[in-house]
Amino acid sequence: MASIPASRQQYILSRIQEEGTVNVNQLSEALEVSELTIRRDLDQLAKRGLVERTHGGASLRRNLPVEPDYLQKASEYPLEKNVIGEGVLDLVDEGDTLYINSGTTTLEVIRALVDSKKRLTIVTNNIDAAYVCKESESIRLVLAGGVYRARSHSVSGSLSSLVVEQIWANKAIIGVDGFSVQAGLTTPVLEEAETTRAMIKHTAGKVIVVAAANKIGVVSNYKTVSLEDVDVLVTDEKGAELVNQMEISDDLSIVVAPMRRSE
Amino acid sequence: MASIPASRQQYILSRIQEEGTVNVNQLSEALEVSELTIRRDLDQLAKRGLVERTHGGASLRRNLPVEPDYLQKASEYPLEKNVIGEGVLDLVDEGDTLYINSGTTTLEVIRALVDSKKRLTIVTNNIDAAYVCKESESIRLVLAGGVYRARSHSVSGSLSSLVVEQIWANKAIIGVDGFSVQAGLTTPVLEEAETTRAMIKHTAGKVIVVAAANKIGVVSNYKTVSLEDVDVLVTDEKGAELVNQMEISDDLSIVVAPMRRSE
DNA sequence: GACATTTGAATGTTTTTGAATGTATTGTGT
DNA sequence: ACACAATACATTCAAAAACATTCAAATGTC
Repeated sequence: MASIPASRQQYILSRIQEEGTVNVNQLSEALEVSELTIRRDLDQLAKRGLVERTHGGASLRRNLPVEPDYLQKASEYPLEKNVIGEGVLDLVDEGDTLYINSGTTTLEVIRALVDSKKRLTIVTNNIDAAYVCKESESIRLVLAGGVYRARSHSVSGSLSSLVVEQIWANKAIIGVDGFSVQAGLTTPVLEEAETTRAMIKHTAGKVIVVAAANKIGVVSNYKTVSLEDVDVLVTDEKGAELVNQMEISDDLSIVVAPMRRSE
Repeated sequence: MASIPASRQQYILSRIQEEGTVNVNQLSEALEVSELTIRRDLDQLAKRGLVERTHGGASLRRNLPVEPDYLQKASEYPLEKNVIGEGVLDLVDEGDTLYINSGTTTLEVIRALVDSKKRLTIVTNNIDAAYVCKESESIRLVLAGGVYRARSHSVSGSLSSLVVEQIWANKAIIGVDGFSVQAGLTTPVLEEAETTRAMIKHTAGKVIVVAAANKIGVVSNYKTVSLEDVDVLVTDEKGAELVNQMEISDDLSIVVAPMRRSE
């Protein structure tokens, strides 16, 4: 088996995606390196926020001690995000002014909205939105200002809130890192939470949360709002199963984006 | 096996596409060249952004969720603008807070500032700045908010001014489309003029205009400020000749960015 | 032939790796 | 509950591998 750190770690990540957990000595045998080397690989992956380290191995992240790498997150669960993006389309009407916060899932939502050709105003702190909307005739894009965070490709903080306070939207589409009954909506960055909160506060109509299954039941560091402030959750089929096991209010309606059979 | 750089690199790319990662000594054997040559190939591919270099080999570049279009035309570099960017370096000190408006010339300035590793705060309405500053540890980037204009990759208008009014910079670096004695600084977009004017108004120290020869003596549609409000003009050698023929105040100092011999 | 480009050898440096040691953590039996 | 073994871990250290850099030879180009 190939034996440079990059390919080993790639293999480990794929194993974890498949099986949920991995243990050190299996990997050590499979990759034909010492257990110590595997441990070091796992530690590095854990440091980047890609896996959760456990005694004897590693598993999929369930809590988020550090902000995961943006590029990595962007490549995770592309199908689910895409599906969720399309699932949001039915909830958005011609002429809407939408708050959309930052994150790779909401970027997919923006992409779907651009493709839908609906005439919309989008207000967001996601800088990548500028490139997604680049050639769109139908979208009027307003970017929030503020301090730029390269980790999340977004702006946030008090300056962003200042811009947000000038604008009232009639819907908000919110991506999260954690969605749980006890903790509500959570993200790993304080400033992002603040900006998202300001967006929700200045939304007259429905607050729509988009979250794939890997976010459901997860708790990150900073609370944005509680679930009471959320009107709709758009998720995938697995996510819906998880949500059904939770005790949530009847006021929160669940929209399941149907997983298309891929060829 | 084929042994000119181009075909080797093509082979390497195809291997990476297939396997996700490659390592140096496998390639060295397969292509029957020294490992050093392979490393050089990988470094070149990495420089073009086609692969991600790792210790021992290279891996598939995790693609950005969006591709800024100036990244795609990575090969061509406008030399004059680059020179002006470097010419500005001497005017900027460690710890400065800089207003920088939008435009391709000022983007080059930002690029030079990033490379200089000076510790700076940059406040700009140029969205591409986010990608230029991406991995910089030394730059703190503040983006103005507002309505996004795809044509100029920038935000402008009253929301931008609102952000600008919160911040006082000690220097402003201003790119223009027209620089003339009669008309002052002019740009083709009304909102850009307004934002630039707000930046200059909130600058405590020197206002530095950057303009290559093709902007000197030109008048565009909307006036930003008159030349009295400008402290320094950074231009190239041809630009300096043109300026010398104009009747300008002694208060305006001219800095000529020396045309370097390229390596 | 003069010139630039490409290549590989030689050097010293950094990163990675695995063995060795002792310390935590987990699991098992009583 | 406790002791005890087994396993996983942290830390240190030395060898190995990969690296950066410089330089000269080989190659291709005009």
